[in-house]
Amino acid sequence: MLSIGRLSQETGVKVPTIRYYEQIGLMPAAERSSGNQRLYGAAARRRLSFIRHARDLGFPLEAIRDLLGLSDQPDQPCTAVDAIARAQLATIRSRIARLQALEDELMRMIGQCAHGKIAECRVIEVLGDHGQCAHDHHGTFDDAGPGR
Amino acid sequence: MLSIGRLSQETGVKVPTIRYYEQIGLMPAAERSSGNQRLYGAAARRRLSFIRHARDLGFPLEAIRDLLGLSDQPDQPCTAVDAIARAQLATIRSRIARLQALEDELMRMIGQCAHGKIAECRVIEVLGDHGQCAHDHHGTFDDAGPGR
DNA sequence: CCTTGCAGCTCTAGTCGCTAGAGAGATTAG
DNA sequence: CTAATCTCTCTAGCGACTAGAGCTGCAAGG
Repeated sequence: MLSIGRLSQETGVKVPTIRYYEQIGLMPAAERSSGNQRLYGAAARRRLSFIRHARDLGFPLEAIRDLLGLSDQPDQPCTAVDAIARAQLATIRSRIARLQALEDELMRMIGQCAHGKIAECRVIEVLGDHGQCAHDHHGTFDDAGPGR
Repeated sequence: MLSIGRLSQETGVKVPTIRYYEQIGLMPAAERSSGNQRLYGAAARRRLSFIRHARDLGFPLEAIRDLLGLSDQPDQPCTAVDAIARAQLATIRSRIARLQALEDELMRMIGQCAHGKIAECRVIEVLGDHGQCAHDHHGTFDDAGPGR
């Protein structure tokens, strides 16, 4: 049986994060030692590694909860799994597209700066006047990231 | 003088967000009508448009605070402005790179799925075993987005 | 003049996925 | 046995809002 610190080392998930996952029900409540410390077995380690990996791929915790639920039903067709993964791919792609538009605009803006005084700075000027922009980068979609 | 709702329409910033910006000191405290309602003039509208545009480009509020402070010192050289914009560009670029790595991995994973039963699903399997991945997509940097 | 209904007010709490800190108790190496 | 390190619970904070409760203001129609 592993202590929480050991599990943390083996999976790369920080100790408070493991406790947080337990708190929100993503990890089951751990067994406890006589002194009330959490103990983990192989199943818990597999589950946590799965979560870690899915988080690394940007899946939100709710999607991971669904994936974990599905992986416990090995006889079902994997349509739902596929759908979740495709949705995640679509999210990632739209974020990339949005960020590339921002990259373009920032490069244009920075390229025009003559490094003079702020009064003549193109960066400040462009920020103050959206009409000077090439694209409509108005929040067409959310580019919030999955954190971590 | 504009009401908060009118200002919201003209700038595309939602009413609660305007109040939030005032609360955190990004917008100055607005004048008030006799009935305690906020009133805005042209300067406030310009300032809010600037904020909106910078947010659209993904600048965090703290950077915007700095940019606003700098734009009030028109005689200074624009070195600091340039640095903030370049830092933002670097942030955007690293997010793009990370997201593209995730995109690759997701595509590979989804492409391998034979649409059979969950027991044989490659998606679930790959998520459970990081060894099956092409890249080290372990959180090398933060891909959190600027929201909105 | 009076109602109706939208707009605005303040304040609190929730979102996501953690992270940090306080102050206590458990375990382990020497 | 002691000292150092882990672990425990609990609360609060991050960024950038968003949602809701429960008020008041104000303009237009009858």
